[in-house]
Amino acid sequence: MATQKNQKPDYEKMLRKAGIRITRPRRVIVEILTGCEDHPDALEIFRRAAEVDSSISLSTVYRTMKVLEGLGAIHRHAFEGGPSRFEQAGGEHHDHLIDIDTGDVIEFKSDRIEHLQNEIAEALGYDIIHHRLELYGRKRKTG
Amino acid sequence: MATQKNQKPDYEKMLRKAGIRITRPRRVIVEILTGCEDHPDALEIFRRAAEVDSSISLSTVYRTMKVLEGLGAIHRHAFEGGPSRFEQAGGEHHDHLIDIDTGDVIEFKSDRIEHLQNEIAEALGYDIIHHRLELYGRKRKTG
DNA sequence: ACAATCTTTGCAACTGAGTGTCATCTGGCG
DNA sequence: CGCCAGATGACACTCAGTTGCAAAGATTGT
Repeated sequence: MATQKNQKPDYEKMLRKAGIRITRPRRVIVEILTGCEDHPDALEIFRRAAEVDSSISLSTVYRTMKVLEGLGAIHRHAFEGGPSRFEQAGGEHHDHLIDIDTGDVIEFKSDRIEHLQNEIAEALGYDIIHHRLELYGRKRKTG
Repeated sequence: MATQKNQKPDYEKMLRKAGIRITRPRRVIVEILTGCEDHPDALEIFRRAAEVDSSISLSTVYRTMKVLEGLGAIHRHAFEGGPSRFEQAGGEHHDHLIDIDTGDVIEFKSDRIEHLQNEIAEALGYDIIHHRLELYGRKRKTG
């Protein structure tokens, strides 16, 4: 097994370790998250879950997202003007560029920005607990 | 008059120029904004307005904030886990550090971060329309 | 395998922030 | 002044998410 940059969380193990029951709806939801390349919102996860098991309710999706967020297994992003969107944790920290036309999310990372943020907080006498850096942009048309 | 860094907008003039009527409720609201050092939300503005004229409705506060935002006279910030908070436009661009214990907002500015953001967007083939940088922190206890 | 226990579920009712509707009111021009 | 489009307050509504509750389901002990 080579060096793996994006280590996906083993949701079932995390839930079990935290003493949280693995139920049918939760299994369906974490399976969706595992095979998920984008940043869906709760309703979208609900729709994908309903294709597997139409008895799953939206409440359960919301509740499960909250549980997983609490375990640190997923991250919640409240991008502008829309519902929260989720992504699995476990990869490297990164920030987001949101295409304002399509809603597409592009991940990026800048150690230099992180560093400057820390310098700023330091200078103001604060410890950063977390931050939010979102660029809202439009694809540059070349030509 | 020396070089003035924080030029407060003359709301009445802006409204008049945009052909928007200056009514009693609007006058009260913009007066509150003018003499306002913090980042209140709509409900807080409503409360402060009610002290001057208790007949002003919350709807009108929301509507007025929307109008002023449209004119570029105020900025709306949707910080984590709370309603939108407002500040008057006209000062220099800046970002925010939010004290997660008190909700206090500290403004800061970093040309270097701005520059790096542009570099990143450039590299990804995007033009930045706007961005959001928020640091959520806790006061470092010295000692 | 079974009951006991305690969590989780689906449903529906609720909350909070903000928007839309509409009859009434009013700012500002003529 | 009188007019009247635009603004207001009241209230119904939306949207995202949360909560209360009775019924269903997952673990544990035996």
